[in-house]
Amino acid sequence: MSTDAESMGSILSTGLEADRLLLGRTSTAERLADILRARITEGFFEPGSRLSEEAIGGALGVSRNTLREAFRLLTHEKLLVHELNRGVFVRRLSVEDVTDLYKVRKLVQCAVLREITAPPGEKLNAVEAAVVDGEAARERQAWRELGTANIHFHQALITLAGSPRVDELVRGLLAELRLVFHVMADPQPFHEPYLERNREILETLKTGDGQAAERLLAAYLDDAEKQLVDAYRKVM
Amino acid sequence: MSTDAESMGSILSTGLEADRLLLGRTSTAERLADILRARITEGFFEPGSRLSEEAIGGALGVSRNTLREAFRLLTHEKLLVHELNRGVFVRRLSVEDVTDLYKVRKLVQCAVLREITAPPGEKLNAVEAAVVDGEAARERQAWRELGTANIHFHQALITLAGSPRVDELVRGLLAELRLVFHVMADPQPFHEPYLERNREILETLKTGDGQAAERLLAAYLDDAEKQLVDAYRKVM
DNA sequence: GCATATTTGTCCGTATGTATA
DNA sequence: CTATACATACGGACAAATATG
Repeated sequence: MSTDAESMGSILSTGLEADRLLLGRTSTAERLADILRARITEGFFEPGSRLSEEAIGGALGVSRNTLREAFRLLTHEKLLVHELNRGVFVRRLSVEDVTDLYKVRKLVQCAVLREITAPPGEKLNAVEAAVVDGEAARERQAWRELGTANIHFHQALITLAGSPRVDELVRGLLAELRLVFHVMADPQPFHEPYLERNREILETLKTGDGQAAERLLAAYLDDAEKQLVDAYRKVM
Repeated sequence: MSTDAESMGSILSTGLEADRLLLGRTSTAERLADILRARITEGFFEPGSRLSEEAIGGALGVSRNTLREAFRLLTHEKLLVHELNRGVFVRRLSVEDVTDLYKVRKLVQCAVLREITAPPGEKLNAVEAAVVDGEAARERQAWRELGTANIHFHQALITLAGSPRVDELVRGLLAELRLVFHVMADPQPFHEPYLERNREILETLKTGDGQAAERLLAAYLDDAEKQLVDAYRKVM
């Protein structure tokens, strides 16, 4: 057993105690899920690895019952998979998962853009901010932040639909996709080329031509899928 | 305390014990969720009512810990809402929820049909079956079954996308909508008029004209939304 | 293939905090 | 404000399944 509670605790322990003292607004399980979600999406827990109830519960100072509730939350977010009597594991996506994720993205994200027929005006502020953030990150060669900005771009785009459920759906899809990006060695070629295409989509939307923006996004997602699937096949 | 364990147990107890003896393939929490989900979607637990951990746990003979895991599952399916330190309640949808649900339905379901450019052939078998079931139910004036067939129709339609995630998404949307139907007194006017429109969409799809089918479905969903929202406003 | 150790699944009892009558 | 009911969270226990040697 390599993962003992102490070594893990030193890395995992965040402002949990401070939060608790400050104001325990949410339940312990939810805060636990927040911590674990961050660790998973940043790649600290690698896909396929098992999350031991005892090790993590001990490291974070919570009981097994509480930890299991946090696991349930993340399992329903599709970040963990639960195998009966075997425990929970960080989700490992198949190539089919990736293609399905892009299929849904194209379906939903393109449909949202298509319905735009007039300049959205201030609604594009968040989109613009994400593009600017991405350009700044490229300037600093901060590839991880560039990836984050890229995700924010798509999340901001989707809010144009004005639907809480569509927001949540796409947020989930992107969270799943992050599991794939972290098995890649070099994130740069997966994000950098799309930066100017983000800008192009933004400018097209400003004119109110949703149909043109949709075509741009469709091509964008097709290219991204191809590139990602090719690279993913090699590391699996 | 009106809900005592005994009276509830007599109604709730299903083949739980049999299942357990037969083969405990799934976890207890999942089987519990199955039972509760059925009770909710069939309207036994009314929207807004609280599900007491003690009463239900006692009635079904499971511990509170196990029951809470089942609650978590149903909460993430949006059938229950969890209020911190207050418990779980059967979801009560707002009018905004209903309009949002239809917005997503139009977005996704129409996009699926639009992409069809050739006769789907055997893929329509399940759709055809749902239409036939609905017509048979109307014959018998079995309105509840008609509603079920109607839901099957849309679920079958969506499988044409060939995407597990789209399937799951729409399944969730329809499950949420069922919460609305159960607060209505008479289900007939909400299902019966759409039967022939289902048939019309089916026949159009057989010709491979997805765009025409999409237009039919869009009008269909617009009408259904209007009718449902109008009726829902009155009972809220 | 077998025996053992580990880990999860489930349940219980209890102490604490929170909401409501 | 007090009292009650309830949810939250913990720790311990044992059974069942799995992994390991």
